[in-house]
Amino acid sequence: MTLKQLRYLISIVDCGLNITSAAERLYTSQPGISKQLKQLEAELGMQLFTRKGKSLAAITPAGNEVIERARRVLREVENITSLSREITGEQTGTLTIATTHTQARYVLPAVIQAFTERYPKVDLELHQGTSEQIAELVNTHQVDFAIASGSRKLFSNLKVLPIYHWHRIALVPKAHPLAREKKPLTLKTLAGYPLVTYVFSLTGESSFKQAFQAEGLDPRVAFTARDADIIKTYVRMGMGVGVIASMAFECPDQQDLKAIDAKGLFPQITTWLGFPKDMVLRSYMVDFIHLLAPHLSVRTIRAAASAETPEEFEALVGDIDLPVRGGCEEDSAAAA
Amino acid sequence: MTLKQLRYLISIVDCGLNITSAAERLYTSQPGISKQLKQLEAELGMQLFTRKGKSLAAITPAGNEVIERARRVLREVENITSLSREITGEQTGTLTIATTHTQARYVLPAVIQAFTERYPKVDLELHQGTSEQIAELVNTHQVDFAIASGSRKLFSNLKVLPIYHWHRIALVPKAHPLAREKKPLTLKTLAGYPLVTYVFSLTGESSFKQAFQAEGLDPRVAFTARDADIIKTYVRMGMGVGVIASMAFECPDQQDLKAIDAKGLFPQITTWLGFPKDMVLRSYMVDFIHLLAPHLSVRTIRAAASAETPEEFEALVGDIDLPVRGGCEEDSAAAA
DNA sequence: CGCGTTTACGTCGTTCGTAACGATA
DNA sequence: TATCGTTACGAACGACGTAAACGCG
Repeated sequence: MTLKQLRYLISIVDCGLNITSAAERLYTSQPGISKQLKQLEAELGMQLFTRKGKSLAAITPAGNEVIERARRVLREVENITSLSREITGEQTGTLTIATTHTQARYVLPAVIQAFTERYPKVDLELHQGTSEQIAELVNTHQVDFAIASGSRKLFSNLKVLPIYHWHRIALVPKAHPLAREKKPLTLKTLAGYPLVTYVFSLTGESSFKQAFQAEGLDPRVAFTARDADIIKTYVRMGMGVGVIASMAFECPDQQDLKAIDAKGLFPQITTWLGFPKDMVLRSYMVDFIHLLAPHLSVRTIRAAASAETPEEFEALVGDIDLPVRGGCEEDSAAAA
Repeated sequence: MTLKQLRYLISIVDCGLNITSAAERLYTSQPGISKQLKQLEAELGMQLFTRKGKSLAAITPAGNEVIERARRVLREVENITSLSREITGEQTGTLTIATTHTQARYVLPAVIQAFTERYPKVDLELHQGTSEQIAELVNTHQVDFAIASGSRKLFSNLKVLPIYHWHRIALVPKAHPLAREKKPLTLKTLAGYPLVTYVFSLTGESSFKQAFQAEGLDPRVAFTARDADIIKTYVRMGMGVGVIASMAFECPDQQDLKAIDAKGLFPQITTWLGFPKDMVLRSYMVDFIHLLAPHLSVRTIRAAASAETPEEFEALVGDIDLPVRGGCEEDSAAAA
């Protein structure tokens, strides 16, 4: 068994059992891949794939086990090369992040701009998806970082650092009656209008419904969308009152929209960053986290990353005061 | 980087940085090892060892990191070959167990006899040591199974199956006054004699002292030993009352010794078996556990081994009724 | 002078890519 | 017939082992 064989195996799997494209991806010849696969199967004394004629049809159950282990092997080999690059001071490598639309659109741009200036040689890759997709990506080590909000259950294998708190805001056109309302917003008032918010099964969706149900209210959700941009568009069209994340309200939105703080109405939500337990944290990765969460010192991040037990980890990050993020603070912006 | 290079690296480390003996252990030439090590260091761009003249003097800090990762790589490669052997139905391999004297001497012999009959081609290796040594061995994956009693804290990374309960017995020569005592034994009575028991910092030692302290007693411990055989010898010499594990009293001992149940006086102790979370459990390993702990069905063991979360694991093994093991039950033996 | 490592060198096995062939839809 | 995998073959590289040199205690 050689690392090459394992690499070829994984590449075949990742190319959908197509040996030819695996060969292309690896910049080598197709017969070479075929041969190595055969040798691996011969050495293990078992079929890793079922054949249909000459083509690979499916992965055998045993094959799946082997593939899973092979991925771990390659991951650790990756870790070794990461280590060596780190120690020799090379600031090259990749940083792959899976996150939600809200983070990618409203929070990360500033961070990423600063990061790419500091580390021009690091390749940055951004994946966007639902919590489930993000969990899948990071749990299978296809990405380095997951940045998301709400339920940590999907990410129980990871080391998770808290980044900031946010809350919800209600969004109405400037001409809307709520925009002139002086009294603080209540859930009951909100339930009197059709609502436009994030699709359920996304971050924090359950707390949205639960807040209303706790007061015996059953609001009409006129429309749901994956991201705040779409919600804003429909709010502008008068479809209803938007309920979005505080970070998603930006200064230009003030021209025709008004954001109404809904901080007390729904539970506060934490955005966190997670990464696999055994991943080697390159220094640029630590810096990325620090850029995203300045309240976490580089030293704290390093210490948390090398913590062995959950208790040790909690002691480091458990009682850090998190900043609360809103997008464009209307009052302060108006005062300026 | 190749698997060969990593294997050579680990072998060098395990041979105390002696390349020549590493070569012998690997049945290859010494210059070959040297060359591969150089290549690895060149590829990683760093020194893994500090040199003293031409010899290797010490492992660099970075080298330690690499070595740790390399071990993981090789471990997973081992797992792949284990899998393949398992699937092709070969009943060959090794089973390495680290345990205490009590288990090795009084519990395992019967199990191992049955096991070697069933699996003559499996190489069995038994390591004996203190709890700390056992923890070290299994945590560094130098052994497959740890079998021990008492504190699980040292073994928090492992999957741990409960095997049986045991308790302590007091041991006196037949001529001793306690041997004729009709009333049940008390701690106070016990504290009236010099005691002979296991050395402290061994399994269950703290609960021994604590039991006396809870009643404000401070017994004189005349002598401590690593194992029950030695304790028996000194009990026979009249050095004091022995306090040993219930399994350690065997029928032949009845000729000149009397065992007095001390079940209520000290807390009950559980013996358990632990193995690394990510280890491939060969079927002979499962059978071994079943032989040792017949109350755990093969199915239960398999399910527990593949449990992903601690909760899932606990649900399987949490509320199983464990047998209580004594060695030679005097009463029943006398009746027979 | 012995122990251990490195250097030098010849041999052998393996891998790799090209090219031709075979099977499948 | 197009796509995909296998077989065949020659060239090149790399690993291995022997033998000799080097450094250190």
